[in-house]
Amino acid sequence: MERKSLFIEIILPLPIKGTFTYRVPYELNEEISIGKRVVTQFGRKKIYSGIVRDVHENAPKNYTAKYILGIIDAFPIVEEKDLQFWEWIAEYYMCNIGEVMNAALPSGLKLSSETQIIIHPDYDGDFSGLNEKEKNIIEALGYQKMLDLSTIEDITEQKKIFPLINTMVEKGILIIKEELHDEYKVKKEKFISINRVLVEDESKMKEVLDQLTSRAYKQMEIMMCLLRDGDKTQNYFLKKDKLLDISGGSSQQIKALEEKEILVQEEIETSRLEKFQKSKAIDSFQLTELQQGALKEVKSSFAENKVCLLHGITGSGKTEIYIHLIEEQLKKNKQTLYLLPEIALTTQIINRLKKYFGDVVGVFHSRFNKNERVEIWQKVLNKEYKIIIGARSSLFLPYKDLGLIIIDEEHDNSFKQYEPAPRYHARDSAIYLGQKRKANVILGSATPSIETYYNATSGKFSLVSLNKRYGDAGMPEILVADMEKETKQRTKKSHFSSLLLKEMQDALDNKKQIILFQNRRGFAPRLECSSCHWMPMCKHCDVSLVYHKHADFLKCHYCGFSQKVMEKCPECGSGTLQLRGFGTEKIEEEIPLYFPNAKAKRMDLDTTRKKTAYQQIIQDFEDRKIDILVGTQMLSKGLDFNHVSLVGILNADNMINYPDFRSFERSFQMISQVSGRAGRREEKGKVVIQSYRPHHDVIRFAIDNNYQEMYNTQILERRNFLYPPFCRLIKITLKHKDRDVINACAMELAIAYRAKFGKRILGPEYPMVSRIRSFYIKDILVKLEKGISLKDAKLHLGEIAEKTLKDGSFKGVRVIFDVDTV
DNA sequence: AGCACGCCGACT
DNA sequence: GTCGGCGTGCTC
Repeated sequence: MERKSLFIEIILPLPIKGTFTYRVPYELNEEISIGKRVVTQFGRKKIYSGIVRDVHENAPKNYTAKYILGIIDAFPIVEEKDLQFWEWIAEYYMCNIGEVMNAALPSGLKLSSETQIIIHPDYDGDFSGLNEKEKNIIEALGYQKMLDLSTIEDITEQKKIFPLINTMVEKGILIIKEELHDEYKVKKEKFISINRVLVEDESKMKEVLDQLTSRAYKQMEIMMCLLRDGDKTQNYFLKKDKLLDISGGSSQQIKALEEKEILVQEEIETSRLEKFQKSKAIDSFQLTELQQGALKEVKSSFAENKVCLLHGITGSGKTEIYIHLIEEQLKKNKQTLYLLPEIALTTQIINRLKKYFGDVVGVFHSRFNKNERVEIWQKVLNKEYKIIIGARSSLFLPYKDLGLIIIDEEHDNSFKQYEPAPRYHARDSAIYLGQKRKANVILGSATPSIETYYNATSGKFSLVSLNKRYGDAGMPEILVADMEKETKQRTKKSHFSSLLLKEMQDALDNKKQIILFQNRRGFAPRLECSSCHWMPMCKHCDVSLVYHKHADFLKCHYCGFSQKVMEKCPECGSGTLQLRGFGTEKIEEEIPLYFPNAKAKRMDLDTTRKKTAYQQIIQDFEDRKIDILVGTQMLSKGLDFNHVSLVGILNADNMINYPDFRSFERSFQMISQVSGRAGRREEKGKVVIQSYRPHHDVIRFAIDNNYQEMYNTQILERRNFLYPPFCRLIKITLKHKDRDVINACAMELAIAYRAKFGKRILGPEYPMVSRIRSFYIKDILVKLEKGISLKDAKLHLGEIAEKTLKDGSFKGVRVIFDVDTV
């Protein structure tokens, strides 16, 4: 029979262009197919797992392809359509396919190799001529036949170990080896059962038990526990940990029983993922008439294969509509993807869906470790999960039969990934994916993004509105504290207006809870010199350091650099450093001054770094152990509290004044979002906005809850000044360690771009933070009006940049393209 | 991304 | 004299 020479194109999880061609050994010809992982040697040392993109018979002309080392999967882990999606992302967002693979595959599915050191088989054990460290290494290799580099670092107590190892390799003592290891480990648990022979023979069992009673009483107790609690249908099968726990016995005792062939131990593969029971209490609910109408509209929009925007104010019951739509997909045996911003993926919403749909619901977000992610991947792949609730990266899970994509909180800009590449927008990518996989797409928001609302009103998407609050709960009353006036009249106390203080007192008197928002960490506490106003800055970044009170040190929020607080101002040498600005920490601290009996707690990145800390605070607040919760935006998403009657926005201005064409829209969204936390059902809540510009349009529109007006003014501005949705924005970021190089380079690139794109090029400009980790940064912005070929434009942008950067003086300048920057 | 190859400063 | 710094270019 003819033996075909097969070659494959593989994607490697590296930021390099294109795919790589490898050769398939004949014996694997039958097994090879697109979407499987293969093990490959890449370069001289590294071993990677790559994904087969293509199988063909064309031998490369300019080089001889290496053979692949093996095939990992019996079945493909991604299919053709997934790979096409990856390719679309790579092309649209101007990055390499390997970078998409990196984002798409859980790290547990990417094998990696690690350098290992072993003793040369011919080494005779001669210690002469070796120094202390070399002897130590050999000694350690006597115990463990293989050592990795970090262990050797520990043994030798030095950082640079390569010279040492290299000389030992040259002397023929050691060998360097690349050891490949599977990142994913199946979780196994030990189970104990009673030997079948005994279970089936009562008299023998009795004999054994009698013997144990007289000779080994503890072992007898273990047996009794097993007989009582073990699964009687499976030879009294019980988890070993549980048995140890209830019997108070030890592993040795169980082992002794095993040796006597009384007990049998086995290891069983188990899932790391929580099992969920469908709650019988909630199996159906009635939609209101309005909701039914909306549902009908959504369905007819789906019938036309249109993306549907569900514009529903907070509390109007969008989730119930989603649940109905998901149920329909379940009936058709299709999968649903429910995308949410990471921050909104709280236990509240997850529990609700899990209770409703049971264990066909899978959750996917960054708080899962790599083993858990692999298990979720596998359960999507084999369709065990019908519903996936997840953050943006769940877009890449291996759906087999996707019928519906829900993108809730559609306007949230955290759907856009910025670092690292691929810099994709999950909402826009989901719309592409929906088309590709013939799945319906529904976008939901109380405050849709201007772009989406434009699409929905111009006919590209369909628009369904749901503008009544569920159960007729009223919208909260929004009050504005005029900070200018309060400052003049001296009624303001520190960061609190008299209005806010009064409302807080009222709420506390009524035994209600309060949430205070301190948006953005830009207002984190800083130190400032009392005499010369100098501020401690980061030495690697162009930002001031943030003061962390609990540990009394200064920290850079961009690069993580930290240092101790200096005694005296190093600039003028005389002044002392004083606290300035106000973060959540400062607010939390001030509350007891005004409300000595109230329990206040703060929630921000610092207090919630630990996985459970976040949940604990939420739980305590729900249990009313906390009266006043001070927090950042993270409190405004995906959480509902029943006893909150007042929400305070401490500083609305720093958002409104942010120098960005989206700041108006964002401020409106933020105020609306936050207001939604005040008052539930029949009780009307209150919101107090503190601002120095109380008559600003955005505050007016928010008070009137007038999305339409807000949209009208914004769309006009966007049209006049040519901003999205009337153009596309591509941001080109240049980075270099030298300020002069970056300036010259950015200028020259902008000139080259202008020659091609004319006035569509803005900049170069320093971004808000102009230096991060010792790299100076400059941005060039490209505005591409509708009708211009995006594909061509991107091609030119790439080519011109490449040509300009070839100039010798610009060596080392890094370029980043950010398509549809937010 | 990693890693090898290659050309210039402070040290056994 | 060498070790080792990181600049540049390649990886199928």
